[in-house]
Order: sequence, then C-alpha cells, then structure tokens
Amino acid sequence: MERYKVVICDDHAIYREGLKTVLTQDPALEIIGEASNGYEAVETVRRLQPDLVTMDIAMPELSGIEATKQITAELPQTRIIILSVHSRKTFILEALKAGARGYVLKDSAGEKLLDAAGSVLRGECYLDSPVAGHIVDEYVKLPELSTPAKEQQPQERLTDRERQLLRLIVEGLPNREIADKLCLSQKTVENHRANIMRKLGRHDVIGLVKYAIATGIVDPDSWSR
Amino acid sequence: MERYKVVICDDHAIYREGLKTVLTQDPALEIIGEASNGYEAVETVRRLQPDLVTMDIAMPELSGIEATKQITAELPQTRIIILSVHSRKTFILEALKAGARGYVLKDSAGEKLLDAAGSVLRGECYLDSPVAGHIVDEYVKLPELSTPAKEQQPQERLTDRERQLLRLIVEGLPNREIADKLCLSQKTVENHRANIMRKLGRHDVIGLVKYAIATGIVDPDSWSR
DNA sequence: CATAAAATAGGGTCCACTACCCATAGGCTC
DNA sequence: GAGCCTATGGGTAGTGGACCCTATTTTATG
Repeated sequence: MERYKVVICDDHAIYREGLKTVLTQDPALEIIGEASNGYEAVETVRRLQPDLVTMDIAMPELSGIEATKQITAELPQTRIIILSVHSRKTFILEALKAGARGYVLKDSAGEKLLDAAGSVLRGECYLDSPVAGHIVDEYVKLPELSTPAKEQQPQERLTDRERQLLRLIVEGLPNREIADKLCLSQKTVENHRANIMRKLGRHDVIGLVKYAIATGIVDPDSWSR
Repeated sequence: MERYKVVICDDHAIYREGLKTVLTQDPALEIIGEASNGYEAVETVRRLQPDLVTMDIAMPELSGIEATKQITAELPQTRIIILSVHSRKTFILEALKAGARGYVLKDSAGEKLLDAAGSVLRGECYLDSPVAGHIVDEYVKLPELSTPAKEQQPQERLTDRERQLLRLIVEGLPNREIADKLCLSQKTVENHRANIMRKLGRHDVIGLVKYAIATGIVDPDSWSR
C-alpha cells in the first residue's frame, strides 16, 4: 500500500518533532520533509510534491497563508492543513481562501490532527470544531470573500544583500560608513536603502529598526549594555 | 529504579503531546501531569510534587516566569526548564532569577531538551547554546544576578519631559506630529531632542532607540508583531 | 541565447533632522 | 534676590536621507 507523503512546516524545530510523532501514529502517513519558514515550505513542497502539508500559520519571512497560496497555485492537488492558535474568523477565512483544506487549532489534541489529515486526504474539508461553528454560516452567506485584512507583511522579500545592508543601517552606521565598509559608492547604499524601504513599506529608520527586530535580523539584546 | 517525575506546562495541547513524546524517549523520565496555564501549573506541581517541570514561558492567565517563581518559592527542590522562543537576555535573566535551572529555545531539537532534563536533574544548570554565550560573560561580570545591567551611565539624567519626548521619538513620530500631540511648537520638540542627544552622547535616532531599549523606556517586544 | 532580477553607480530635488546660537517664563533652593 | 534648572520658544545653517529618475554590469533562470 502506498503511503501518503507529508511535509511539516513550523518554525520551531521542537514542535516539528512533536508533530512528526503525532502524525507517524497513522501508518498511512510518511513524513518526507520539513520546513521552518514560508519560503522553505514552498520550495520543499515544490521539490518533494507531498500529498499533505501541515502549515504553521505564523512563520518568519513568509507567512503560512502566503506559502499556502503559492503552493495551491502551483500544485493544486496538494492538501494543506493550517495549524494556528487563532480561532478568529478572519484567519480561518484567509486560510480557506488561500487554498487550505483543513484548519486545526494548536490547542486541540493530536487526534484531531490525525482526523484532519484523514479527512483532507479523502478530499474533504476539515475545520476544528471550535472554528467550524464560526464559519459555516458565514461561508454560505458569502461565496466571495475579499478582505485584505491589513497585511503588514513585506510584499516583496529582501535579498541577502539588502538584509546585510539593513543590519548595518540598523546598527546606526551612516550611509557614508556603510559604503566604506563594503567598498561601495555612497549612492549605491542609498539606493539599497530606498529599495529596502519600498519593499517593507516603511519610510524611516525607526520603521526599519522595528522590522529588523521583529524579524530577528538584529538582536536588541546586543544593545543592552 | 525510581524514575523522575515530570510535569509538562504548555498552553497548546498539541505541543504538550509533542513534548511528551520527546521526553518519554528517556526511560528515566515519567510524565505524571500536564498544565495548560500558569495557575494550573502551580497547582499541579503542588499536588504532584514532580522532580522536573517543563514550562512554556508564554501562557495565558499566569506567565511561565511567574509560575516558576511561585513554584521555586514553595518547592525549591523542583527543577524547572523554561521553554521559549526568545533568546533575549532579559528573558533568560528573568527565568534564572525566577528559579529556573534550564532554558531551552523551541527552535532547538528535542535532543537538547533531553540533555537539559538530564543536566538539571543532576543539579546542573542548562542554557541552550545560542543563549549561553549571551549570559556567561554577563554572569561573571556581575557579582549579583539580580542586577539587570541597567546602569550604563548617561552622563546627565534625563528629565521626565525628556523621557516622554524620547518615547515618542523612538516610536517613530516625526517632530511635527510630536509637537501636535503635545501642543508644543515644533521648535521646542527639536530643542528637547537636541538636549536628549547631548545628554546621552548619541547623535542620531538609532542611538536614541538603543538607549531607550537598553534602559527599558520602550519595549522592543511590543514591536514584534 | 533571451530575459529577468540583482547589484552597482550616478543626477537632482526637497525636507526632516541636527548643530549651535539665542531669549523668556516659571519653579526651586540657598 | 541670586543662582540654577526646566520648559518653552526663535534663528540660521548644514547635512543626511527620501524620493524622483537613468544606466551598466553581473548573475540567475528558463
């Protein structure tokens, strides 16, 4: 009997292991890969073409929702189960709109995840019981949902070079010194800076600092002294 | 052979199961209880008197840190390992101050948790490698752990007004908006700003941000999504 | 190979911030 | 009252960065 191939996406390695042990309790499932952020998720799924993906909704770089969108756009036969701490309607609707077939709360027992896996692999939709009630009435009422839900995630991803520049910018170096340090023209640094700000939708240094801290590009602890 | 009794505290049931499967890989450990928030943790530990507790730092009702404080105050022989996503020094110091003997990042592999369990049960202290470096130098530098390394001498003390301004500046508000918000002239804001920078010896916004974070005037964690 | 993306570099304009002067009003202590 | 600090304003000048372009070289990718 052919086993279903599964990829696990969660930014916490220790939780990936937990998910793995839960999922391997079902002999029909075979874990063939893992990913720790959205980009990795898309890439891994593209490479391994699993039948099922468990996707943490909150991941760095690229959110689980975005990754789900890209995956279902490219490989629509892939079944995706979103794992989330949120039972809020907007999250669930976003997940379903993105193409997820299952939505399981992290508060739930592991059994539910196995139930969900079975359901979505049979082609069904699985919504965790606390969220199911929220949705069904809403779902039939609105065939088309287009709530942008105020995305503040970066629309475009930063390149490695841009992240390098961002680190130096946030350290407080003026463009002149960054240029010297990297043997670049000051103008080039300014251009990178402008590109970073455009991509992030932030328009001042403070915005860059906040983004860099929030995404772990810099560590404020190294400042605390 | 007597097995060590373990209680698992995490607000996500699905992750508790993961932790359970990780911990039961060590035959010397026996999971005797679980808790899903801080109060439950304190109560469960009081009732079951385990040898070891794994404590999620972020739990509803009562944080893992607070629960740790109460447990070690009441049952000091209880070994506690903090599980956290944060590698920030302040969190680690808080955890150690609260009485935790181990600090493991959720990003780490399950093996680390088992290592940590073994270490703290042998009476040692276990710090995850990415956090250990942050701490040790700080530790030897400070005779007393309770000093959060706060005083890094501003040459002159800031006035209350200046701290208020500093908060707004670091939030990213331009002088114009600060002036509007406080019903001041833009010029006054600029003067305050200049005075703050002179007193702190910092000459740009980033310097102010670093000072504000280091002294706790603002909390970067509130920026992290 | 063709194409796109990234990295590099530059021109020019405009504005917020910065530095360094200054003054006044109100409060406090000695 | 004298002296000092704080909060409040002003002037003037310089600078860095934000934002608007164009353009070349390198690298990745189909």
